[in-house]
Amino acid sequence: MDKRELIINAALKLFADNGFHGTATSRIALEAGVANGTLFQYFKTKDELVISLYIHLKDELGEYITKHTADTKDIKEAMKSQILSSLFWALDNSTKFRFIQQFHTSPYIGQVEKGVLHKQVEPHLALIQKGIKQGIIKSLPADLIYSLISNQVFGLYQFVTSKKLSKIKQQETIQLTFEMLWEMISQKKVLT
Amino acid sequence: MDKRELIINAALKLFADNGFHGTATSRIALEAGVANGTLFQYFKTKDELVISLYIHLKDELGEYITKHTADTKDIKEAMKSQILSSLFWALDNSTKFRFIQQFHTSPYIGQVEKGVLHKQVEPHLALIQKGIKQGIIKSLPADLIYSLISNQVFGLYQFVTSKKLSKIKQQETIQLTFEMLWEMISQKKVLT
DNA sequence: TACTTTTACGACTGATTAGTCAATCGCAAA
DNA sequence: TTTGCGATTGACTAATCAGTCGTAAAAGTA
Repeated sequence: MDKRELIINAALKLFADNGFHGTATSRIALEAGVANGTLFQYFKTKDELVISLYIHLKDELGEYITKHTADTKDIKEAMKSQILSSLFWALDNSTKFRFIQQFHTSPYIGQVEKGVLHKQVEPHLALIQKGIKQGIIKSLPADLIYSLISNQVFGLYQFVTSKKLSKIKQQETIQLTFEMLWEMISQKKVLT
Repeated sequence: MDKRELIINAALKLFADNGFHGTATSRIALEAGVANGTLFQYFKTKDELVISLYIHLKDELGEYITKHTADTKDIKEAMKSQILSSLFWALDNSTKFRFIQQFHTSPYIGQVEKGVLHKQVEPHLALIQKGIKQGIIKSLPADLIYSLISNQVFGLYQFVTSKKLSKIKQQETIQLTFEMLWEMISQKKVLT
């Protein structure tokens, strides 16, 4: 494994457990098994490490979702696989997900370029827009719906991890909660 | 204003803007207009300051909700006023709310006594339980529903503050989103 | 006033921090 | 074998950190 990756892995774990400022660069280097100075060869500053780690993880999550999204014309099915795969990724990568959550509510978020942020949510917004145009999803601002969905994922993650549910119970809860979410955002058909 | 309050106000602002570890105690003292040592007369350690500030703010929010909750037997109305008043408090006290959000996803949360945490959510869980017993709210774990609701509040707060909506538009969005939430968690009556 | 107690001060300390840099290493090309 | 060079090292620094403590002002008491 190359040094850059060693540093990233060590940083991720320590940041998630102790917070950004609560983690010294020297401890990251120690955990990674590299010298102090090596860290600063790969990342000019600590801030750059934190921020590029965030972008890296979001990209990873994005790729995972894309890969596991059913290739279907059915908006509900597409959205379901996007949401469920986010959750499975989060449950399988709890350290990474905890890092993202922490970063997201931290002042660091303001240091990420708007363009990068936008590029990452764009595919999700596009799907919502499509659903709205087809009259399947409620006619509301797409980013409001996106915000509600992603926070629903956070909430469900919170619940599932705080209780120690069996895999089966977990699955059931996730499925059920998606149906509830869909009920909330979908446009009810008017009977004619 | 007494020194303790001056320290708390300064700490709140700096923590919300720069994070917990990103804020030096010396800067808090400076901003509060008290001496370095004075801070440690009121709070034994920095951690104690952070944690008691969190508990203090959650209590404040709790009191606000209680005060502004309609005294009604109608579960939906009661829940609506609880949720809307949380949101209004958050919008009127964005620094405090941002602090709470940050704390909530930080490793500090593990340092808060379970009992304190439980006491603060208990009234909300009780209302949900009541709704479930009356067959008004879906028969699911109360803390799952609570988690979904509070994250919905976070999401809506996020949306409303990122867009610069007029007060009227804000109100409309909040009302509408509550109705969607209610649609999601309420038990549909079976027609007979 | 004279005494005690409480509150506040800010210089100070030892530890820790992010980041630097001159020296060294490993290795490929000559 | 020798030379050249990017990658790596870890001792080092200047700054900053949380927390202490002796002193002094302020407040309370009689």
